[in-house]
Order: sequence, then C-alpha cells, then structure tokens
Amino acid sequence: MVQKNKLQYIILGLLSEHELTGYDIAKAFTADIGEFWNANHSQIYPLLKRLETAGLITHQLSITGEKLEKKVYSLTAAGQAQLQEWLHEPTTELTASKDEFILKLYFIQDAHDPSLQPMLTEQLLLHQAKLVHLQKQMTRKFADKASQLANYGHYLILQHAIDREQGYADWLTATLKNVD
Amino acid sequence: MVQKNKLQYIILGLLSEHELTGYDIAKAFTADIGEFWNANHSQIYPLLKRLETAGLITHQLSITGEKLEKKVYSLTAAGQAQLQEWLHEPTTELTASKDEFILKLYFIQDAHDPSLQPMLTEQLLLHQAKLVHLQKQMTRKFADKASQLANYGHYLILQHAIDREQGYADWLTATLKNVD
DNA sequence: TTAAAACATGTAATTAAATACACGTTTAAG
DNA sequence: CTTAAACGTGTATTTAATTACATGTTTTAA
Repeated sequence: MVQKNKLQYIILGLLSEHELTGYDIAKAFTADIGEFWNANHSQIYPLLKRLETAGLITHQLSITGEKLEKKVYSLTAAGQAQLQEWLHEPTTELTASKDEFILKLYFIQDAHDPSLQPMLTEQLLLHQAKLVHLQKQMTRKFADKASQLANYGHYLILQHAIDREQGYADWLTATLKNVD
Repeated sequence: MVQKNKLQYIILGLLSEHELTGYDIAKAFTADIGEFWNANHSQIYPLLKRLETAGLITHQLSITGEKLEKKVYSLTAAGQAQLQEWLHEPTTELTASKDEFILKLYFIQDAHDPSLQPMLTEQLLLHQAKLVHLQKQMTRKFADKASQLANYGHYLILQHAIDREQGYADWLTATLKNVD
C-alpha cells in the first residue's frame, strides 16, 4: 500500500471522531493539528469530493437557518478501514521541519555577528508566545486526568508541542548567553 | 520585499561560503541542512538558471578529467545583497513541522490502545538512531572550540537538531512509561 | 438596525515539490 | 580490467500546496 497524500488520512481521522463539514475540517488546522500539519479550504473541498467518489466518506445536507446548506461528512466502513490501515503502517520517514530561521542562522558564520543577538531575541519572543498559548490550551482542555484519557492522542501531541517549544526556547536562551 | 521561495536564499547562502556546483548544492541537503530543509536536484538546476538570469549568481565552466563539464556557481554582488536582505528581515512565520507520526497519534483516542506501545517504540528507535548520527557529526565536525567559532551558524543549528531529537526521544520515553 | 465577523462552499491560477525519465563521465574498489 | 558507485546536469510529468477569485448566509456585537 503506497501511502502518500497525508491530508486524506487526516480528513479520515478527523471524521472518525465526529461528523464534520469542510469548514470544520479547515478550522481544525488553525487549532490543534495546525502545529503538525497545515491545509487550507481550497485543498480540502476538492479532496472531500475525491474521497466521497472513492467511497471513503459520505455526506448529508443540513440546513442552517433559512437556506444555508452545509455538507456534513462522515466516514464509511471503507473509510474507517483505510484509516486503520494508515494508522497501523509503520511511520519511517522523518520529514525535515522547514525552519526558515534556522536556515538564516546557518549562514551566519561569524559568532560575533551583531545581527545574531537581535535575531535570537526575536525568535525567543515568538516561541515564548507560542509556548504560553499552548500551555493555556493545555490547562483549558486537559485540566483533569479524565479529560486527558478521554482524548489521549490529542493530549499527547499537545504535550509534545509544549515540550518542543520549551526546548526551542531553552536552546535560544542558552545560545543568547554565549553570544555577547 | 516579498520573500517567498526560500530555496533561492538557501542557494545564495551556500554560495556565499564557497563556490559550488548544482550537484554540491543538492548534496548539502542530504547533509547538514537536510535537517531543516529539503530540495532535490530537479528543483535546484532550473532555479540556478533563474538566479543566473536574474544576475544574482554566475558560473564558470570547469573540466574534470577529459571532458566532464561542471558549472561552478558563485555569488554576484547583487546576489550577496539579496542574501543579506533576506538574512536581516525578521522571521515571523513559524512553519508547522509536518510530522506524520504525531498525526497518527492524534487519532488514537484510547489511552489503552494496544498499538500505542509499538508505535511509540518504533519512533523512539528512529529518533535515537538519528540522535546518535547527529552526535557523531557534532564530534566529527566541532570537536574543539575553534572549529565551533569558525562556522558558528552551522555549529548552532547542529546543536539545535541534537536538542530537538533528544527532546523528541525524551517525550517518547516518558509517554511510553505512562502507556502500559 | 446595520455592519463586521464568522459560517459555508466552491473554482482558478500559480508556484513548490516530488518522482520519473534521460544521458554521460570519473573514480575507487575488487 | 571491469564494474559499481559516485559525480554531474538536465527535462518532463505529476502531485501538493498556496494564493486569489468568487459568492452567498447567519450570527453577534455595537
């Protein structure tokens, strides 16, 4: 089984939890999973159609208010099977994280380059802000043990995102100390 | 200045250190910067042409052996300027790192899912192997303080890659403890 | 009550990226 | 000496992803 086009599996995965509209799916990327994957609606809507013709999902129309039509998508048995297949395949590729700042840093050869310090400080602020944001999410969504176990995967990856940002911030802080 | 197409800046950056062939540039992605960006030669060669017509780089032919022609590229003043401009622009976008494993994890709701433990173990092995590889690079390339300072940016990002892998492995280990 | 924000769904066009095709040379190891 | 690996440069095709275009409804806050 050649498993490419990860987005399709993300959609299947999201639909395995709740039924969702395309709009809902697009929102999911600005929220939690946005830390680990991105997609915008112009990619999502056509893919939903393709997944439906492939028999992996179906939709039913729902009217909000007077005439606003929503397509509420849900998984079919085939879709559920496809999702499980993906989930249980080994994940051997470690995709390179595209980090523009790191690249810039790579091209600063001189340890005493005056732009080094402001660059690092700027990034530190960014990552600290993100860290705070993620920590707020954590307390809001997973305050008690019960809620952690109820949606364990989500809890785990949020923890990982926090760890990652903390690690990034720590590295920046340590580097800043050596710079001046 | 709209700075998109990061690859062009990576090429400019690489050329600011040494003159290089397209082949050399492609190799750079399998080595050090491959941790933070990827590109293959079919993307690189056409871009080199575009950068040359834009006046940012030039090349001179070099013959290896009897007839193997290499195009050795180097930065022009305009290219150097363009690179500096990019380097000194603020880097405000934190690109989502596309991590397929994390996504799979997200869709495992049940904390007692039997596939959780093997999945985590598999990833741990992967990241530990990568960590060892990076640490070897570090001792090989930056054993002494002098070599660290000589190519400071490179040293920094290698350290960051190590920290990142260590953090990833730590998180996996901690998660594994809570799983069984 | 009205305007802005959020909801909702699509297509078109462009650019980035990956994969495959295609060809030839040089070097190093057996 | 021969062959495999590495060196070296390109194009073509396909797929993924982004940005822009396009349109309309509902809800919420001023």
